[in-house]
This record gives sequence, structure tokens and C-alpha cells, in this order.
Amino acid sequence: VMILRSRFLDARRKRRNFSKQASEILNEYFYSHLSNPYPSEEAKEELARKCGITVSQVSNWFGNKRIRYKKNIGKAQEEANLYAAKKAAAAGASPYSMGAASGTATP
Amino acid sequence: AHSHIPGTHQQHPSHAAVPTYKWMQVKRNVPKPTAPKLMIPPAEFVNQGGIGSPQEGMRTPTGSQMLANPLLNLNNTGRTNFTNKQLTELEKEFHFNKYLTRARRIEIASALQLNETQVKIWFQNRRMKQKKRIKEGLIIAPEVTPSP
DNA sequence: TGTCTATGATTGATCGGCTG
DNA sequence: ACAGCCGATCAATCATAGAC
Repeated sequence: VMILRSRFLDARRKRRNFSKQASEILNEYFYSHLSNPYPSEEAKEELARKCGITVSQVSNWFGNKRIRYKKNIGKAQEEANLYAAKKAAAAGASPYSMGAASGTATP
Repeated sequence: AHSHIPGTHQQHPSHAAVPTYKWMQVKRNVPKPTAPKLMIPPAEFVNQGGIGSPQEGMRTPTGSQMLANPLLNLNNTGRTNFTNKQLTELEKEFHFNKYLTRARRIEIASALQLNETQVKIWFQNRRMKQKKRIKEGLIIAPEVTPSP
């Protein structure tokens, strides 16, 4: 009953999953910066532009990603890590990976 | 809070991958116990006869506090579940003033049965929320009295 | 067609930095 | 010294989209 009312105000919560492509871009950035997955405001803007979403959505995505990654650790994350690491390496120079912080070292 | 110089110390060698960096180990302090809370089930005080006034900004977080008897709080975590009434009042006050004076804050806190800190924090979060909305283009003009 | 999981958004509260 | 604010983030939860 009142739950109905919730949609009234919470209507904004009508979310839509991001495109496969956008998720790919976000994950690529996340895993290629796993040592410090905290994009700067500028980086967020660029990601937002490339993904066709807002900066806030990028922030939400990273916030959720970080928390949920921690909640696992040693899970499919490992797998995803390899996946992304490899991909990032292959992509090499285009996307991010520039100087900035570090580099993910590649041990 | 936390990420200093990145890429410097992993917890352990870890041959494979997944190094486990410090951001992964960040733990926030326990959300505080928030007020002693009297455990007196006021019984039939559930709320005045029915939906007396569902309020404008009715917000019903399923299950949780929707039938909120314990007009205040939380379950076990430090996260307080504000009631619709509290939120409505806070919202109303916010519309009037974006910032609170110490005196006003005390009044509000007292009237709503909240800590001064909770009221203070609510206003801070509310301001940030509005800023974000304005930034996203929604919501009307900033409306700042351009004080000459 | 329902159930279960993945995921985007919301929000009370914390962290560190800055300021009057 | 110090409290309040900002900006970013956390952490738990809500509600729904999508997988099955």
C-alpha cells in the first residue's frame, strides 16, 4: 500500500543498467588502477563522456564497485582482474594508463 | 581517506594476482550507538489513527521503519532510520534556511528527538544533495539572494 | 511466468582538509 | 584550540532490471 507511495517519490529510482560497452570501459579503468581505484574529477568526467553517463553515475559506479569488490576478494574478482589486466595491457596506449599514479606495477 | 601514495605496499607477495591494497582494507569506525534509546514500547502510540497525514514527502523504506513504532531508531547498526515526520520537518526547515544557527539546531533536535549532531549532519548532507541536483541541471535556479 | 542475483541509486554517518 | 563546512567516500539498504 504505502509501498505504492514509495514509487511516487522514489520514482527516480527507475534505473537502467549501463550499456555493455560502458561497463567495459569502467571495468577496464577499475582493474587497471586496482591499486588505487579513485579516479580524479577529471578522470570521472572523461569516463562519463566515454560511457555516455553522468559524473555522478560514474561516482556511484566506483563506489559500488569498490565496496562490492572488498566484499569478496579472492572471488571472481581474481578472474576479472586477469581479464582486465590482460585487456589493459593489450590496449596499451589508448585509454588511460598514463603516467599518473603508478602504475599498477605489473609485478 | 586513505589512499596515500598508491602502488607501494602490498600486504603480501602473492604470487598470482590480486595484491590486496590498502583501500581494500579500509574499515570505517563503527557508526556510533546513537542515543541510549529507551526501550519502552509505547504501545498504542503507533501513530495517530491511520494515515492521519501521510505527509507530502512520504517515504517508505519497506519493512524497516515504515511501521516505525520505535519512532526513532535503528536496529543494531549505527545507522538511524529517520521517520517520515522527522524528514518532513527537516525538509521544511531546510527550505527556510539552508544553514542552521546553534539555537535553531537545538530547537529542531529537541523537537524531533534527534542529536544536534544528527541535525547538523543532515543539513550538511542536504546541502550537498542540492548542490548535486543543481549541477545535474534538474531543479530550479539556485536562488541566492544576491546580497548587494 | 515467477524466483534469484546483479546492479544503480539513496543516504546517515565517517575521514581528512580547510577556514573563520 | 575548535567547531562547522565541504568534498569524497563508506556501508547498508532499497528497488528494479535481467538472468534463469
